[in-house]
Amino acid sequence: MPKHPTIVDVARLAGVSTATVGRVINGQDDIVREKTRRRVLEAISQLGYERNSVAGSLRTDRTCMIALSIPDITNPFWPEVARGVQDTLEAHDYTVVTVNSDWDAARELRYLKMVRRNRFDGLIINPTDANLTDFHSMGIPIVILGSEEGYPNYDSVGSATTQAVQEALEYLYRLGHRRIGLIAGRSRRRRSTNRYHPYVDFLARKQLRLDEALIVHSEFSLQAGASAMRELLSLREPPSAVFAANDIIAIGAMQTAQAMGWRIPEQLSIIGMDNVYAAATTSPPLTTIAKPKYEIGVRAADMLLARLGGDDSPARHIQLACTLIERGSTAAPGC
Amino acid sequence: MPKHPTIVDVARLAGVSTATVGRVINGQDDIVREKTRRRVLEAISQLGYERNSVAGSLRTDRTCMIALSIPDITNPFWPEVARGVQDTLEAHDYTVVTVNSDWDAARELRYLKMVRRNRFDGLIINPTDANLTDFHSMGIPIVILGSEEGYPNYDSVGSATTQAVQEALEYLYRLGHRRIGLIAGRSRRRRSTNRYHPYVDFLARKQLRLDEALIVHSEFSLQAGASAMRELLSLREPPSAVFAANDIIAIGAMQTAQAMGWRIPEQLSIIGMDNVYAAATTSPPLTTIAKPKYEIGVRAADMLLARLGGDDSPARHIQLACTLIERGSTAAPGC
DNA sequence: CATCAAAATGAGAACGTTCTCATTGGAGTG
DNA sequence: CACTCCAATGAGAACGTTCTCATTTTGATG
Repeated sequence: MPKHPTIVDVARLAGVSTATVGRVINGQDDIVREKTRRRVLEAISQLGYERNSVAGSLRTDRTCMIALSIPDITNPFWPEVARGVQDTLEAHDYTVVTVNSDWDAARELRYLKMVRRNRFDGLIINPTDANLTDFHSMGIPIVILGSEEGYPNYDSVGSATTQAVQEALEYLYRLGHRRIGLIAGRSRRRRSTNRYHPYVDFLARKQLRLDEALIVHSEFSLQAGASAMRELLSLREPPSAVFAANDIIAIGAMQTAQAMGWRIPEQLSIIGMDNVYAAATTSPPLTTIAKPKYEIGVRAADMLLARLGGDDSPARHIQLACTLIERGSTAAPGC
Repeated sequence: MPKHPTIVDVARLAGVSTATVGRVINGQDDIVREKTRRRVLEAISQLGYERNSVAGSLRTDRTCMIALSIPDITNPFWPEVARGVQDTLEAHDYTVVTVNSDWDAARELRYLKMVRRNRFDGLIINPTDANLTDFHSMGIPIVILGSEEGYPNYDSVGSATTQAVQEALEYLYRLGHRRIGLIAGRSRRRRSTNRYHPYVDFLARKQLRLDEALIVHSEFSLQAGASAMRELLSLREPPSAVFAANDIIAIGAMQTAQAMGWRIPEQLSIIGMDNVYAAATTSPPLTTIAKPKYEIGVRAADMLLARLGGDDSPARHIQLACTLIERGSTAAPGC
């Protein structure tokens, strides 16, 4: 493979200086004669010249590359978020490097170092453990995916989880359910209050008695959801409906209830959250609260683009509304 | 944010030349005195110096970055492949940029240009339309994901689809099915022969009559699978089992059969291919042929690493074996 | 023609690292 | 001590682009 032609080669062939070639390839047409410009473009075409971004980046201290750090691309929630980020940033000629933290702090820190070493222009991150000091040392714009808790001075985009929980519970209440179980998630970063408190508030508002036995804390997996459901269905007075912290938990819970002989939704209603692909393909299909995954990605990328463009206004925190998706896993009790 | 310290700063503080600093940070400990090395490391620590990969890349003509081009990260098949590539290459200090071709030739070409412009070291690609000329002009090692057809001189990794089809059909045959429908996919790149020919060969081997009405060609979506199943079930003599080109088609087909009142698997058995996440969460769970997605990614990355390491042996084509995953969508006919 | 001002172009330093070849330092030997 | 040899270190060019400031060219005017 022959060496790539450089602007020195182009300049020689076109009979101009490298500064003039630079002006042409960077679109400074207002200060280059049309005749000169044409000579340069002809030389570029003849040589098959293509700009070397590495060299440009060294000079300008801009790589036009950003990193997206998510927990795991194989988790069904994240591909759409990633896709929103990629589409938006690529449309502005940025290149996106996607990395997987696996909820591991040391791994995340290694990625932060990689971002610094490569002089990436920005970072979009669903943090595992990174703290303010880590972020400050990056010296680049950062946008948080998810809750802004702990990062008040950084832009963040998440979903309006409190509103979503209320909506799910209100839906079940309107169907007639009064004894509603909660399979709450266990977040690495937070005390798992984002579904618990809205649940408690809801009960208070409807003047329903809080029964702590109806609340089970669970990891975010099929198996953990299954285990939590077994616990709920072993109660002296099982719930007539269950709201699960996400679809994966809900699917595991639903499959277990069915395996135990419970008819869904006639005997027991189930609602999840996220609207991952598999939620639509269960039987019955899962009623769920859809998080706007792609939109979260798009908005995060928009915010980062604003920062990269020089915006230094105070940090913004966006909570995108979720949508109730009625499918077949919910019905009035005793249907 | 203050300017990043450079090796010039380190050299000054340590009282050595930049060449010595370079030797230390690149691990050439055999030719640097321990005393000198310690002075350099102390200066590095004091200044918080971190290597600038951009500058190093310009000098060495190696970026330690590679691109992975897949059709769409939100398609449930691809995240695991991507994960296999990422894990393997990152373990060797490469950074992976994942891009989505969306089966669009112009888009793919734009990404190839991006790879060249950024001087990436290699490319792993499930091609949409890229041809040999496009690949040759990249001047870097390339590994094909999927069939090697059309790219005999490039390394490739795919799954042994012929063996997989035979295995699925053999399984249905052993269950007692004699009238087996085929919902064949429609590939952009190939004549969709990779499931059709093994199907025909299988029938010949079992001395079963070939009935072309039992073969429907379909796009790779839920809706297309649904439509194909309606066609098969409208036959005068419907099949007792259906083999679908992938899980998404199979799920759409199964849901449609159920909606039409067919009991799965008692009246109709269904097998898919891929073992995507949703296949395990349908009801009944889908019997499928699992493609080793993560392993495909790992092997592709291994091959690329070998090329990056100087291996110039003839191209290799690997077809990884698939695995039958028995779940609840298949049974003996008339069960 | 000469002069002036604005537009067009050129020269070369800068970016931060790596590498090659020259130079220096240190140890061993007579 | 002087000499030799090898290891350790240094000087500076190279990589390919961008940008700043100097120089040249061009067109208008008197």
